[in-house]
Amino acid sequence: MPRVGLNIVQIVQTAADIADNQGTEAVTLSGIARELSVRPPSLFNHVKGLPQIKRELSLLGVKKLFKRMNDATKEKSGDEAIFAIANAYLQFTREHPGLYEYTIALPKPKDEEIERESNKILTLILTLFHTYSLSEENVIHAVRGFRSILHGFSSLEQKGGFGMPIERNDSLHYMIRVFLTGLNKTE
Amino acid sequence: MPRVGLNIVQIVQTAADIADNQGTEAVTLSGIARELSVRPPSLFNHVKGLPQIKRELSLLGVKKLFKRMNDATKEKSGDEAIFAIANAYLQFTREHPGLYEYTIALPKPKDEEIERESNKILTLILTLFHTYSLSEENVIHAVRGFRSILHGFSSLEQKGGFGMPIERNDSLHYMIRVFLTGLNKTE
DNA sequence: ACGAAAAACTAATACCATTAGTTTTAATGT
DNA sequence: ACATTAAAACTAATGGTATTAGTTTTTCGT
Repeated sequence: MPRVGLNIVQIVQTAADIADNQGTEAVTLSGIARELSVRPPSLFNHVKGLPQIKRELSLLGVKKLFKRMNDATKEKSGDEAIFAIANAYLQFTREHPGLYEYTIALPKPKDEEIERESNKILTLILTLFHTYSLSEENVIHAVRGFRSILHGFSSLEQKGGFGMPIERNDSLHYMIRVFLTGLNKTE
Repeated sequence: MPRVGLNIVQIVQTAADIADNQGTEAVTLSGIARELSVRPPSLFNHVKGLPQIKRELSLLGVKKLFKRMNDATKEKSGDEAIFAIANAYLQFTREHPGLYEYTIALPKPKDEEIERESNKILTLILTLFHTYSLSEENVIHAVRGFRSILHGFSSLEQKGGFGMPIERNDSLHYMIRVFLTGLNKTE
C-alpha cells in the first residue's frame, strides 16, 4: 500500500554496471547510492548489505552466462557446438568483465540457488562432450579442460596477459581446435 | 647510523603470509601492522602505502613462480618438460594461493620490473614450445593455450569450481596430454 | 655520554559499511 | 478530496579502513 521507491533489481543492475565499467573494486554501497541519487543507508531498506548485493551479482552473472551458452548451442552439435559455446562465453566475458568475475568468485558458504544455476552450465558442457567417444572419467577430465581453457583465456585476456601482437580470437580458436583434435586422438 | 626497526622485506613477507592464509581481501595495512605489533602509520616509514605493498607482492610472486618453473625444466625437454613445468605451476598456486593472485592481478600502470620478470616466464614457455614443429604464429597460440590451461585450472580449483569426485591432478595431466597430442596432429 | 637520524607514536582527516531512530512521502481506503 | 499508515529515505552515530602531519622515542655511531 505505501510509498514505492527503489527496488533490489535497480540496485543490483546499478552494481553490475559499476562492476563492468569501473571494476569489481568499485562496487561499494556509497558508489551505488551516489549513482541512484540516494544516501547509503537507504539501500538497507531493500538489501541486507554489500554481501547480499555481491551474492545477487553472482546469481545474475551465472544466469546470464548460462543463457548465452545455452542459446549458442541450440540446433548445433559436435565441434560446431563447442566453438559456438566458446564464442558465446568470450562474448559474455568481454561485455561483462565485472559480472563475470562474480560468476567465478562465488559466495563462501555455498548458495543453493547459485549452485543450481552453476550446475546448469556444467551439465550443458557435459552434454556436449558426451558425443565424443570418451570414458565416463575422461568426459569429466575433458569438461574440466574445456572450462579451464575458457576461464583461463578470459581471465588472462582481461588482466592484459596477452601482449604479443597476435589476434587473440585466433589463439582461442586454435587452442580449442588443438584440444578437440587431441581428444579424438588420445587414449 | 640511526635506529633500526622494521624493513620492507618483513612487511611484504607478512603481507604474503596473510594473503596465502586469509585471502587477498585480508591484506590490509592494519592487519599487517597488527601482525608486526606496530601501529599502522609506522609502516609508512618503510613503504609508500598499500599500493606499493601490493606491487611488491606481485613482483615477489612472479619471481618465485618463475624460479619454480625454471628449476622444474632443468635438464628436461619436450613433453617431459611441459609436464614438469605444469606440476611446478600447480605446486606454487596450491602453496601460495594469495601470492599467485597477485601474479595475475598486476599493478595498473604497467610496472617495468614486474613486466621483465613476467616476460621471463613467457620466454621460458616459449622456448619449450619451440621444440614442437609449429609455425611462428602457432607457437604463440600454443603458448597462450598452455597458459590458459594452467591459469584456468589453478583459478577454478582455488575457487572450488571442480566439484565432481574425480582426482583433479588426473584432470590436469589428461588435459595437458590431450593438448600436446592435438598440437602434433593439428594443421 | 651524546647527538642525530629515523623509527614509532598520537592525533586528525576522510573514506567506507552498518545500525538506530526520525522524518517524509505517497498509495490506498474512506 | 483527504486522512491513514506502511515503508522509503533521511540524519546521526559507531567502528573499521588508509593516509598525513607533527611529536616523541630510540639507538647507532662517534
